[in-house]
Amino acid sequence: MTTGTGSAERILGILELFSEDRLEWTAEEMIAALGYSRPTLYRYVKSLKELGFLAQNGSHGWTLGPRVVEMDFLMRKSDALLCQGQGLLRDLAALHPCTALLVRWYGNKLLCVASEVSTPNPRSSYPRGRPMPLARGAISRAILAHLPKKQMLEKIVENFDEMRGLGLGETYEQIADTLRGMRKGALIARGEVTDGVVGVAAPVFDASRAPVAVLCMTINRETLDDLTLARLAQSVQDAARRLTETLTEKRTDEPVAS
Amino acid sequence: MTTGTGSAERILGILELFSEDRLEWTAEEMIAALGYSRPTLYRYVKSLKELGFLAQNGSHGWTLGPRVVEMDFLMRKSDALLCQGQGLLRDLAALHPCTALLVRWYGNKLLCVASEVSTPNPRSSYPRGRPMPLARGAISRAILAHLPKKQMLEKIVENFDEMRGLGLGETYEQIADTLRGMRKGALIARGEVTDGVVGVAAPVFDASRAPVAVLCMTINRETLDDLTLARLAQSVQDAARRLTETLTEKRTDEPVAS
DNA sequence: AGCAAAAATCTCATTAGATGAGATTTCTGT
DNA sequence: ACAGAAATCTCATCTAATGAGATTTTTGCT
Repeated sequence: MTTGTGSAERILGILELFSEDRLEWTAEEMIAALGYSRPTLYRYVKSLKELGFLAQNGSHGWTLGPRVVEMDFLMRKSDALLCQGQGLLRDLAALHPCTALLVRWYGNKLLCVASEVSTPNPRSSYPRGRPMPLARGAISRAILAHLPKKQMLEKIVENFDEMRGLGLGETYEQIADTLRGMRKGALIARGEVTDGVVGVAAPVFDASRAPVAVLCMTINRETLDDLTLARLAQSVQDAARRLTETLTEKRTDEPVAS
Repeated sequence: MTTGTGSAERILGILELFSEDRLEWTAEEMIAALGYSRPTLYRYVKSLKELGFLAQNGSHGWTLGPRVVEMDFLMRKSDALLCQGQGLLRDLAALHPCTALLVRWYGNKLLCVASEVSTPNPRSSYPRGRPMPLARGAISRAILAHLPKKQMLEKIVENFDEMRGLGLGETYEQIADTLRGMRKGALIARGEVTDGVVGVAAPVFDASRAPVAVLCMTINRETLDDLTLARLAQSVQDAARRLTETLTEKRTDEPVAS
C-alpha cells in the first residue's frame, strides 16, 4: 500500500521539494513528484500550512511559509558558526576588495552562511542560504582535502566525472592523493566557479577535527599580484584557525538562550 | 499507546519547540516538553538531522539546522509580499528618520518580513523573522480592525485582558466597535510597544480582501509634529494600497521560477 | 586509562493510525 | 450558470508507529 517510508519522513519530503529551480509547486506537481496519493498529499499540505511551513500563492501554488522566516531568525541568533565567524568575515572583507564568504558543509551541499562584499563589482552572488556546487572551487577543495579517507572516497565517487574534468586525476586514488596533497596551506582556485575570479579558502574544523565550514575570499584576478595573494591566503588561514579555536573551546554548560 | 496525534504532525512538533526564548534543546528537554518516549524522540531527531532541519551543538544540544537557512533563501526569492514590498519600504524609510517595517500576519503572530532603518538611533529592533505581540501597537491594530467580525471576536477573546488594559473597551463588543471605528485612515499608536515611539501603520490586503500584512513606520516622537505625522500617515497608506494592488493583480499562469 | 552514569540505540509485540480507491463537495474560471 | 478542476471525505485494510525494557555507545571525571 505504501512505499515503506513512514509518515514522519514523508511529510518532510514535501519541504525537500523546494529549491532554487522550483520555488513554487502545485498540489498536482507534488503528487507527481513524490508519488503520494491525492488525499495523503493534501493531508500533509494542510498540516504544513497550519504550522506556517507552507503558504498558498494564488489559487493553486504553494511556496514555503512564514515559519521558515521565523526559524531563520532563530538560527541567526543560535548558530555558533555565524555568531563567531561574522566579525572575522568582516575583517577579511576589509583587507582587499572582494566577496568574503563563510560557507558550511552539510550533506552534499556547501551552503553560504554569511557574506561580506567589499568590491564595487562583485562577480558572483552568494547570499545567505544559497547552496553551491561541491566539486568545484577552493571552498569545495578546502573541505574535501581534509576529509577522512573513507568519506573523501565517497565524495570522489559521487563527483568523479567533474573532478576528473578539472584535472585532479584519472582514478579515485589519484584524485584522493591530489586532494590530500592540498592539505597544507590555503586552497587557491582560479576561475572554477566564476571566470576571472580567484578563490582563496581555508577550512574550519569542529571539536572532532572534522571540516565543517570554510572561510573564503573571492577576488577579481585583476586586482591581485602574487605577493598580495600570498598575504591574503595567510590571513584567510589565520581567520579560519581562530574560528576553529573558538568553536572547539569548552562550552559553558548552559544551552544557548536569548 | 500514543496521544492520538500522528507521526507527521509529531515530528513537526519538534521544530515548533524553537523560539527566541529557547534557541537550543537537549533530547531530555524535548522528551519532557513533548511527552514522547525516548526511542520515538530520538528517531524523529535523527530524521530531522539527516535532512538538515536540526544540527547538534556541542555534545547534547540541538539547534535548528542548515536546511532552515537554505529555505529562507528560497523564501526571499519567492515571497511576493517581500519582492513587491521591499522597494516601497525603502521609499518609506527615506521619507523621515524611522524604522520602516513590513510585517505579515500568520496564525497568532505578527512577523517582521523586512525592515529598513533610516534613523541613527533605532529604539527597537525587529529584524527579519522576529515575531511581535498581536495585541499591542499600530501594526496589530491595522490587522485587527479589518478582520471579518467572527475572526475579530476570536482574537479579542484570546487577547481580552491586554486589550482591555489598553483602554479599548470593557466588553468584547465594545472592543470590536472600537477596532471597527479605526478602519478609516492609518493606524497610529504611541508608545504601546516601545516608549517614546510612534507607530504609523496601514494594512495590506490579499486577493480575497483579507488583511495579510502591514506597512509601518516607527518614529521617535521627538522628531515629529502634527503636520509631518499626517503626511507620513498618508504615505504609509498610499504605499500599502499600492502593495495591495500589486498583490491582487492577476497572476501569470506560471508558477514562480528562478 | 578506567569507570560510572548518561545518552543513544535496539528489539519486538501490540495496535494505532496511515493509506488510497473511489465518492462527494467545493472552488475556479469562463 | 456551468463544467471541470481542485480539494475533501469515507472507510476497510494493513502498514508502520509505538514504547517498555534491554543493550550499546559516549561522555566527563579522576
